Amino acid sequence: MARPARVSPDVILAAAAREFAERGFAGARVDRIARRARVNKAMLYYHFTSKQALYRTLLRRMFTLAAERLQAIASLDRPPAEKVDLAIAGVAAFIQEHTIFPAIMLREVAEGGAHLDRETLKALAAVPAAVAGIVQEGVVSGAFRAVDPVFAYFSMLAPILFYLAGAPIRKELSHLHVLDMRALSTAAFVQQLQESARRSLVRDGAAVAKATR
Amino acid sequence: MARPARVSPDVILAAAAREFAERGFAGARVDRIARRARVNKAMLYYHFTSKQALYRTLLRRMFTLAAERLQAIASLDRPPAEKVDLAIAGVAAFIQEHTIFPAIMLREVAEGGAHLDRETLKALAAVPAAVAGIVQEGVVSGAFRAVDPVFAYFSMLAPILFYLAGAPIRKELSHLHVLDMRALSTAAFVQQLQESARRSLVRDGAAVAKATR
DNA sequence: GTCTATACTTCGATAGAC
DNA sequence: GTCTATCGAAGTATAGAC
Repeated sequence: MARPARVSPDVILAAAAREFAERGFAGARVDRIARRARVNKAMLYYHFTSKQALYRTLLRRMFTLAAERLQAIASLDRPPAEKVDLAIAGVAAFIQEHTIFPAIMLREVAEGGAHLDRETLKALAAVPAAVAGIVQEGVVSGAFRAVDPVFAYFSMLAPILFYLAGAPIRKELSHLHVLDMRALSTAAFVQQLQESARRSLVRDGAAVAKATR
Repeated sequence: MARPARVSPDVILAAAAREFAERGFAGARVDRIARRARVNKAMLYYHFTSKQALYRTLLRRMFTLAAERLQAIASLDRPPAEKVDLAIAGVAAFIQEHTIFPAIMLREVAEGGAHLDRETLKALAAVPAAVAGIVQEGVVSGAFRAVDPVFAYFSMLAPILFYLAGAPIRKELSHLHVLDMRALSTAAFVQQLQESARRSLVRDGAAVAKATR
């Protein structure tokens, strides 16, 4: 019961997640996914019709999970400013549970969603929709100034995504003594982003420093 | 003189830029690059030793151009707050001149710089270094509060990069009637980002609304 | 410098036994 | 459900004539 199953599909999905995150759809190798999952290729194709189907299944799951978490925050009965804090922290936490998320997200955006079907795109779209909803609520209630919710979405989430996706390259840069950016911890980054979002959104300049702490 | 040359290398680089931006390193096809450049494969390999060499040459160029522009802004004799505005606008302008930049940047970050040599990584690192320098200057002079310059870099540039790289997927989303995020113009986005950065960085809450306008 | 033809390799996918 | 062996397509790179 501790480890429910070494049954294939989930193990394969987990292996695929790492492979796709590291190499992207085109760079991923089915052989490698199978090997990582300790399954042979034929087994993999028994559970998933194609490399593409595997990819889509994976992304749909991840987007759905992320969106659900944000929707849960959005529907809380709390002031919008606090929800924004929670949304930022929530995404950071989600990424720490699903390390592969940022890389996959960056790649899929760069790709223009080329490998995604309607279903999966819908799951993806629920993420910005949830965040924009929170911001919109704050604007309507007068707690926030009149920012565009889509802009707010990008300025809140792109930084964490980028920062966390960039961990490997920052490591590489410091390893080669090109540039050392390791001083900043993830927790500190999240805090600064929350602070920054608050300052950016809140209507009156006062009472900004405190809020949810 | 109007069109200086159909000589190969530059034409090939331009074609490669589009191909790599659209498909990434692994997804790019040498055949396609050659076809797009109206050159045959042998010609391509005559000018560039390999697909990888072509890729590196391209990225080194682009990173260098971007960094130079930011360094020019950094070395201006202006208040840091204004330089921040200029840096944001500068990156936005750079991207509009080099449409392929955001996709390539996102991809390379996701990839952890896997295809880059030391030279190219150095060129890449100059970008955050220049921006962090501007912010650091503001912090030291007391104009900005004590933010981490690396955090500031991410919160200033990740949103534009992500927003502009995401144009194709937003188009796809609205085309499929999944979600329409086309209301926001690039110019408006840049303005909001500048405003947001100002609010986030400036020390005293007052005098934020004005500044460089 | 330019082009055609092709060698060599890798990869996604399947056939078919157990 | 699981595995071995293999097909056929696609892809990078080069040889060699002009």
